[in-house]
Amino acid sequence: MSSNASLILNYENISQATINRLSLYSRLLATLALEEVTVVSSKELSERTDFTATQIRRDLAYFGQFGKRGIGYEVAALKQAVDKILGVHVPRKVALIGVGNLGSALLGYRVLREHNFEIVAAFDNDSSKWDRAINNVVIQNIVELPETVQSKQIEIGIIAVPLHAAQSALDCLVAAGIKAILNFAPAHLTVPRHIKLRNVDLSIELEGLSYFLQHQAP
Amino acid sequence: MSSNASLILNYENISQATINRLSLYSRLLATLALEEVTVVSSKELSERTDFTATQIRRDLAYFGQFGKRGIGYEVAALKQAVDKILGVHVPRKVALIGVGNLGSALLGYRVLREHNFEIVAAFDNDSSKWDRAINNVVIQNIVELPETVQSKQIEIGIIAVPLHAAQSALDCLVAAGIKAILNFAPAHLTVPRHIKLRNVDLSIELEGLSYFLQHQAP
DNA sequence: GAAGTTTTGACCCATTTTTAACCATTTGCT
DNA sequence: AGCAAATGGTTAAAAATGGGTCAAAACTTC
Repeated sequence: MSSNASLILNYENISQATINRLSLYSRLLATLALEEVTVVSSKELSERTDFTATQIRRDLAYFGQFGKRGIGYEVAALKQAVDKILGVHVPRKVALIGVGNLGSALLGYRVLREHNFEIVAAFDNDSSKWDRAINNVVIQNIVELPETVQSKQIEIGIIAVPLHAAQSALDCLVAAGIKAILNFAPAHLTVPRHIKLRNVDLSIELEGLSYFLQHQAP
Repeated sequence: MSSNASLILNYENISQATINRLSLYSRLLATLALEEVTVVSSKELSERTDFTATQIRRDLAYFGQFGKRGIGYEVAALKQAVDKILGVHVPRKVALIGVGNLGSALLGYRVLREHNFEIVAAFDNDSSKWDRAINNVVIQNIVELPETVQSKQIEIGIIAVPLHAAQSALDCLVAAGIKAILNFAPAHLTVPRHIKLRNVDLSIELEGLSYFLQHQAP
């Protein structure tokens, strides 16, 4: 016994790719639970994803031992464990900056709530939008952001403003104490260390498709 | 002379990460052009991105020689070259499947057109939406997809339908001859080889932020 | 209860991607 | 005209990532 646990688990050393795959594992496990599958092997998991069984086991092994040799993984327990690793076992409150086309859509986007994220406040620069509500979320003046973040215990910010306002929106979020930000503006924002920024950039994705069409499509 | 060009350029061997960076270079070069900068060095480019000068030079070198030693890169020419590599020098026509919250937002999303992508057709299963127009795009029955793809020379499909309809939407697009697909549904879709699929998955992004909050935030 | 089967988890290797060091070339200044 | 400074491109090394192999473990079957 007392194997040396190979390396001390340092959550910062886990690659982004691994984290992303964990999300997919969680999702797949939810599906399996609905199918009333109780135990699953890494091989079966691999057959329902693009990943090899080896890689799945490796990803999980970073965080502990969840399976039983000869058996596989207990679906419910593994899902619970993965969700806890991802920190999605507790709900996360989200503030939305920018209630235009995209922002409005996000307010009505069910997937967020289904994954335990809830937009509890929305902000916009356009005063004509203030005090209106979309999906029971009242649009506020951005100056109220810090106070609202405090009172509602908001942890995540979503930036859905036009390009030219993105950096300023980010700065506001940071000033309000937000540590994790999802940005939809097609901009390369500068962000202080210790703040986590993720970008969702449609034009990059589409340009990747364009590259493929230009050079690989038959 | 006649350096051996190191390796024959095979566009399929370029990594996704490189392509994504090229998109960012193109965007940055556009900004520089607006600032009336005419020549830029890799060092200057690196100072305005998160990438090292070496990496930028390397990314560009995959595709040819665009700079002048001792000088740098001519902004306009490099932008043109990068755009051609990405295939964004020609407009790309897009079909949208699913005109719900997110789909409607995409129809009004300026960024797409600004980057030379145009949604020229939209489809939905809900017959009550047919024949209505959003941003001058008429919503059609999905059965009209193949014909419309042909007549309008559509190259890219966007899937913005709920989870349960995503795979079927993808199959429709493939059957209609679409080679490049952007999927917003939080699903791991199966796709024939030689079809390019990219996923934009908000829950994965948010869960990545959640992981950070859980384990790294102070 | 012992052999056999299955499957995890740890270790190791291959591949890819990034970073660093070096060389070549151009411009501008003395 | 020559020399120094600056910069791109190339080659090599390093790091990160992904995949393969095998012993230990747990269950099943005879």
